[in-house]
Amino acid sequence: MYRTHDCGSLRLDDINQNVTLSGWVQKSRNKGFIVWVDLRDRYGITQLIFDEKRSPNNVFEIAQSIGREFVIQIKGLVIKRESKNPEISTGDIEVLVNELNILNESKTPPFTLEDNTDGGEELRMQYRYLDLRRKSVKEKLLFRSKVSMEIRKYLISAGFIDVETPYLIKSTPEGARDFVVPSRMNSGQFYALPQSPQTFKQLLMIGGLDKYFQIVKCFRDEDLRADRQPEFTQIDCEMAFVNQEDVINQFEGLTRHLIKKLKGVNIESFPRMSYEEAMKTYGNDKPDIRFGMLFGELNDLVKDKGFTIFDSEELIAGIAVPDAATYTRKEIDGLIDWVKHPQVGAKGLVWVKCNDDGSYKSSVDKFFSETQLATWAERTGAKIGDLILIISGEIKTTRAQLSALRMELAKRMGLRDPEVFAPLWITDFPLLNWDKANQRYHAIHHPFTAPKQDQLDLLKTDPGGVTANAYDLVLNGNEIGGGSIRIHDQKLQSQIFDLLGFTKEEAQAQFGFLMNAFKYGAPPHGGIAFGLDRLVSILGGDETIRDFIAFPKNNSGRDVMIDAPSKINDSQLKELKLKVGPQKKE
RNA sequence: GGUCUGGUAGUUCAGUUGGUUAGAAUACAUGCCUGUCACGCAUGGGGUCGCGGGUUCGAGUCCCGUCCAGACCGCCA
Repeated sequence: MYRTHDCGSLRLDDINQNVTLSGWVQKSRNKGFIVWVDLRDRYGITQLIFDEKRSPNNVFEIAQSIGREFVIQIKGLVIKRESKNPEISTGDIEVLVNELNILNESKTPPFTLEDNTDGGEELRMQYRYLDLRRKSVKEKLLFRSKVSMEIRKYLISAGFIDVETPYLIKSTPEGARDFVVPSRMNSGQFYALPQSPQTFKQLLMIGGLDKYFQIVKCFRDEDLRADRQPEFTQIDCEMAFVNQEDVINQFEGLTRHLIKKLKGVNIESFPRMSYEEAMKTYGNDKPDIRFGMLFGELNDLVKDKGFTIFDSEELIAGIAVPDAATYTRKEIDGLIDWVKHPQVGAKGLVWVKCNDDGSYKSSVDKFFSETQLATWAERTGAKIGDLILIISGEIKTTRAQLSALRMELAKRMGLRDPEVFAPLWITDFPLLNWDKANQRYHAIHHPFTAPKQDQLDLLKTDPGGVTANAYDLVLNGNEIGGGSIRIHDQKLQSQIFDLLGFTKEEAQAQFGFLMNAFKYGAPPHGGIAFGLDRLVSILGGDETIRDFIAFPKNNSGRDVMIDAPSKINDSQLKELKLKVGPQKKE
């Protein structure tokens, strides 16, 4: 038997017991007459004591030589510590060792396996199996396991059934780039890995399964971000005979349950906001509503007052930065430089200080009176002591820039408290947007999303103005879920494909199986998909998802531990009847 | 495809205006230490300054190119 107890379980009650423990050597402290060893496993740390007088001679000698991360097994007596350590759960006791068995030696790890490791990101990923031994990383995976168990429990008890859908499917040109897999038995042909099980879950509804869920890997061959991996996990759900309200209620329930169960925070009901309102007041379709600084649009207040920059722009909008009127010239210049840097790309910032004495001081005093500035303060909700920052330009870019500034300021001012949870639903997304570059419409959500029932006529006259039965769940400025009511009528689906620029033949070739299924009594249905990695990381107080994934990929989509992707050999290529073209030189 | 930041000891970093033998902390090794728990003290080993080229009497430092990493923009129906 390797152990009678784990390394986190022994207490004062266990004193005088003979125990067997196994684990890794976290650290040894050699005091000459005594060697202490911190023995670690998943459950905790127990201090071992090797004593010159009380331990057998050979055991004491070997104890001097064991290094970090050796795997050892010991037998010994649980004794009370002379000086206790209140920091750890086993801090009242230690185990006086009388048998020591080195199960495996270890090279010195390339970084320290402490809570605050000295290891950098890349090194930790290269030796991820060592990194996982660290408490902070291990706890993130334990947390993920808990979240995923709560989700299963909740959905199963709500009547959902877990169905697996295939990973080797068909490539489609819509949406993200597909990862493709060559088929050996069908040479020259390729499977694609699913970007989501979208069409399959719709087919499950047509199959009469009524309520489906799956915690499932999805794949998108697009560039990565701190919150984006090429393979990621979705909580994929679909329900038959539901409208938008039914889906929202069901999954608001799930989200509320998770926040309550895992964070102990009770959220009564989630606010809702239309896409249009979100864009107007936050410049963004995933607003972080934990803090204010809502946009005030100033067009009617600033036009035709002789300030030509404002006169010529499409949108003039500002935010009130709380208690920032005291910013120095240098600090404001710093903000101006920040909005001008290429990733934000604003041309500049107009600022107004709302001074303590009720006066206003601005960068455009030459053009506007204090009375006029006061109306700006009212519009942006600025109070005495606030600083109004204004950006102008084209509507879309101005909103994006002001939103970036708002988020940056919130970050600098510590307003993005990870222990506060502010979910909200964004509804009434447009169905389509016009893609100038390709001169065609694009589905904003996906091509299976149903337009609002009362807008079917508008599809013919003004497709760009049609609102969709689509909704996103936003948590703390992150899109954690999105879904829609789907089209279940073959004629409507074919009309949408037509609008998206598919020929009849293309639509048939790519989605014929779905349109055909619609002809056999497809029920009304809809659903939602959550990004599990994001959900877990936000609940865990972090916006970087990598540490919540056991083996993540780096910025360039590489697994630096196993060194993937990599070349395949010539015989593999030959079997697949593939030729690889010229590569960039190495 | 692009922007920005970084690459110096096993590791995390400092390195001023271009100027002597490139430093610190930590890790590691050795010794000492009668209760440690970030143990302490002493000693020691450890460097292709990412790579290639250029400027210069002289380059870790300046310039050009390139590779790698991270954040972001585009992209992510």
